[in-house]
Amino acid sequence: MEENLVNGIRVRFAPSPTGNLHLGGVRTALFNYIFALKYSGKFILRIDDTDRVRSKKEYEDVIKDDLRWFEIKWDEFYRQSERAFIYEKYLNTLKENGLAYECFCTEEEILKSKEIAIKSKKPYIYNGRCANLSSGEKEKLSFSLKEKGLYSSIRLNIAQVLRMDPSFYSVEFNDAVHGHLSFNSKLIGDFILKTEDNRFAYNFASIIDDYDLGITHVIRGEDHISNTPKQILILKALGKEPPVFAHISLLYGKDGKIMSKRDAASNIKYYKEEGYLPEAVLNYLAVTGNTFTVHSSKDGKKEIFEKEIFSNILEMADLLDIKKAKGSSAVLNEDKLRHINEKRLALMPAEQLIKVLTEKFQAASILAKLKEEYGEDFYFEIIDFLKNEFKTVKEILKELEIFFDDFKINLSGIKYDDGLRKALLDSFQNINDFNENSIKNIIKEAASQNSKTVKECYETLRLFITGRLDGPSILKIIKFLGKNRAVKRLSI
RNA sequence: GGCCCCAUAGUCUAGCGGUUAGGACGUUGCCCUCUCACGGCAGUAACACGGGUUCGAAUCCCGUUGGGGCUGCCA
Repeated sequence: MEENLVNGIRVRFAPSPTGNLHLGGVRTALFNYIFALKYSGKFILRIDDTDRVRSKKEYEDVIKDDLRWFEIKWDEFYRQSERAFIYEKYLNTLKENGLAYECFCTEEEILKSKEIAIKSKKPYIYNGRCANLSSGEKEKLSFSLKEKGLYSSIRLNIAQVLRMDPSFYSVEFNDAVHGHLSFNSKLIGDFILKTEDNRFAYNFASIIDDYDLGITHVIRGEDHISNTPKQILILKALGKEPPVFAHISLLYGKDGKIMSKRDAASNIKYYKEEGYLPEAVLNYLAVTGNTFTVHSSKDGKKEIFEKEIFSNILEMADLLDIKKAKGSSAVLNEDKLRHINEKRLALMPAEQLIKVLTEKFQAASILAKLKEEYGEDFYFEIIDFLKNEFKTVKEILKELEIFFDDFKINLSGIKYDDGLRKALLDSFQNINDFNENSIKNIIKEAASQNSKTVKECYETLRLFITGRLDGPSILKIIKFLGKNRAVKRLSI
């Protein structure tokens, strides 16, 4: 693949706006995007909305918003619904050259002959009835179709294509991930280019666009493998050369079932709500069903290791090798996503995290409040502290609440040692130098003076400061809160 | 039914004829520790099955099984 990358690389992501973007779709978009990044190519977003009934503008908007959330930026944008004249043009050339023909068969007829074929254990191939009709017959069939309120469709004439170039008896191509693939075109049958309701069929519109838009590499899900020979045949009929194909594996849901646009856990919204960083999701998506290897040498010895956590998307792009993508499908593992999110969170500088929190998680107001109450220095320190303690931004945002004066602690029904509380309060009031060490010492003193364990002191303290018995270092939290807030919470 | 893709632990993977089958997530135990998490250490768990080829197979070939896709108009 590397050899022919001298000229401009052009890739595309072509979702249909018939539902929300799901993780599998994001993964396909991502591979295209980083492929373009790696080779300084163009990434094109094309909305495949040939299905006018199911396609909705709102879904197109959701797809765009989601891609923006992930910062997957497209260089060019197209809608298939606006490009029908182009498909029409190519279809006419096919017709003029006798490579496409009008078909008057009804669904009933097709289904029936398919059923017969299956029953007799023979491959179903369209019988080509309409390939060689006289104009009189056409008129007659057309008339009877119209009487039923139906229209004719257009098929590719494969026999004619083969006559043009007999080598295409076997359609072969080198898939960048699957290697050499070959299909017998005799078994494909004359397939539909334009439907009876006057729409361009997917296989036609898609490959015409890929050609017309100058796409050099088609990176898509492996569910399209069987469509590829058809698309190649269309191009061949037009005398054009096909792009390079790379069929990446599909991502399955946690239940091992194929991802559905209706499945909550495959919807991007879920990951936003759970507080996963967009780049962590991309990082996860990139390493599942795929391997990034780094070659290094230590003491003259060559070492290879698999890279799993990236610091940014450029690094991912740089290390991408589409040939390393697995041909087998992968199952979503949210624990691993969580793990990657945690790592990426820790790696991220506080300033950058603040930017992400503001832009991607609507946290602007709470951050502004924090900054105002704690001052610039503590503001960054607190964020820096929390990002190392939690796995998701949801958890961070939740923890942020304890830093504010209006944080309510509900201790009703919870047992605590009130004497110890008073003792701690007393000690706290008398601290002059308020820092981690002095707080630590005070706790020790309080423990010995009240014949309690240090652990009990910490627990009581934690309970009155945060309302919980677990969480990040209570010493650090108290340091950030400061003497006044700490005393106030102990004074309840 | 036909054609095609795929097959290493619960999950994601390394491996490309000779390895104690490596790593990651999870999980278990221990250490660290005010708790949770992090981190450190240790453990757990896999070549779907059956034939070949070969001195030798996770690795190459064939078959079976299983999962998936396409096959009339979803993309």
